Amino acid sequence: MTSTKQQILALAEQLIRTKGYHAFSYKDISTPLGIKNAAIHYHFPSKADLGAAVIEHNRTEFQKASQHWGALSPRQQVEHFIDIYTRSQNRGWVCVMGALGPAYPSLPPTMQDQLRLMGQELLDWAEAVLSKGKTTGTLDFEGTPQQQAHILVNALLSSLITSRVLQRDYTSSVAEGLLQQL
Amino acid sequence: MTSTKQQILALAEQLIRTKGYHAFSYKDISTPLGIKNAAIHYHFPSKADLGAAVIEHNRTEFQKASQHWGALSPRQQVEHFIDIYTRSQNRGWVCVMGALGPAYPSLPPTMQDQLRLMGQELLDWAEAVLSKGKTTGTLDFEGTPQQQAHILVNALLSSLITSRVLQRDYTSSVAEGLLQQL
DNA sequence: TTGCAAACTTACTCCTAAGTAAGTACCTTT
DNA sequence: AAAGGTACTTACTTAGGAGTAAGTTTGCAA
Repeated sequence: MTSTKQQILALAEQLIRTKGYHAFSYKDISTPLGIKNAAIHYHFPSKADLGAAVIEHNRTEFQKASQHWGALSPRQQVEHFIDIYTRSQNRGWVCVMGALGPAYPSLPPTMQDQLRLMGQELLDWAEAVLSKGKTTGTLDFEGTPQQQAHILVNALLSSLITSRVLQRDYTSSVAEGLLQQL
Repeated sequence: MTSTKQQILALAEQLIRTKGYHAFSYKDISTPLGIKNAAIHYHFPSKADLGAAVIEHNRTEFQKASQHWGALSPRQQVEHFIDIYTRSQNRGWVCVMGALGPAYPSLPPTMQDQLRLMGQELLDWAEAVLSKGKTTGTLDFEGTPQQQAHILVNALLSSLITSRVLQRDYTSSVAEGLLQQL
């Protein structure tokens, strides 16, 4: 019993994360859902609104999920974080940052803002968890938590991209390597 | 005394690496160069041909450059490699893999083939150099040369993307961190 | 039952995109 | 001087994209 609006959002996310923002059209959404293009415009007046909503939805989903792990150990939280990417890998999707970041200058301003927020939130979260792990002694790694946060997020982002191009799963081994570093 | 064809190619590369393949049009090339759209079609019959030529050109440029470094020490070769990315960072460009990889499924087959070749060549080169450095003892790092090659290429690729989104230079610090690991 | 708002569809407009066919200017070769 | 190829321009077609205005159905509320 998912609403049309939710279905549009879910399909738009899939399309963005497989083909990219500029490569999908309203028809790619309306036809599979059995609706008309104008129905999409009813819920999301412009394509920019739809794109921004996809990012925002992704942000809140991550916020909910990470809040849910909040009580776990830093290592377990990192494992859950990595799991998001291995599940993406299994579906053949790249992450939202990876899908939209390269096209950043060609995105509508509202999407740029959302994307910047998302990137900041991911890095802040990673840094906080790694920092806590280091001070409490449950995690051990070289460099600052900030540096390690960049490594973590960036390695996962790009492993999804290279996996796609080279047509094999690099994410699993990257995930393994990352956890070994901690 | 650069030919029109070379100018088209250079501008197409810039556009792909700043806006992405699907976000630029022939007008973005013809207007700045003071030519007509049909002139582009004369040199590159279809947009797919142009896109594939950009990747191929980039591949041969890298082949020439890396051949040029061939006699240097592994560490120096890696430094030259990293320098490619820091120069991209300074121009606000992402790398070709980073620009096109996320949109891979939406690219024409000829471009997919070229991109896959490029990715393979980059990783093969990096693995070979790191491997030589490890066996000759001039480089020292954790894990296999293959694993480290993935880290090297992926970290640089994604640092260009996140730098773009978060609007600051992450590439320099990533480059520094990578060299320290070796 | 009448009224009204939500969630659409119908039927368009307008624009931009890639691509093409035919013509033109110029340069080189014979 | 004639012929032919290279490198374009002119003028067009065709397709597809986002977006909109006006109408339709359905369910709920007064």
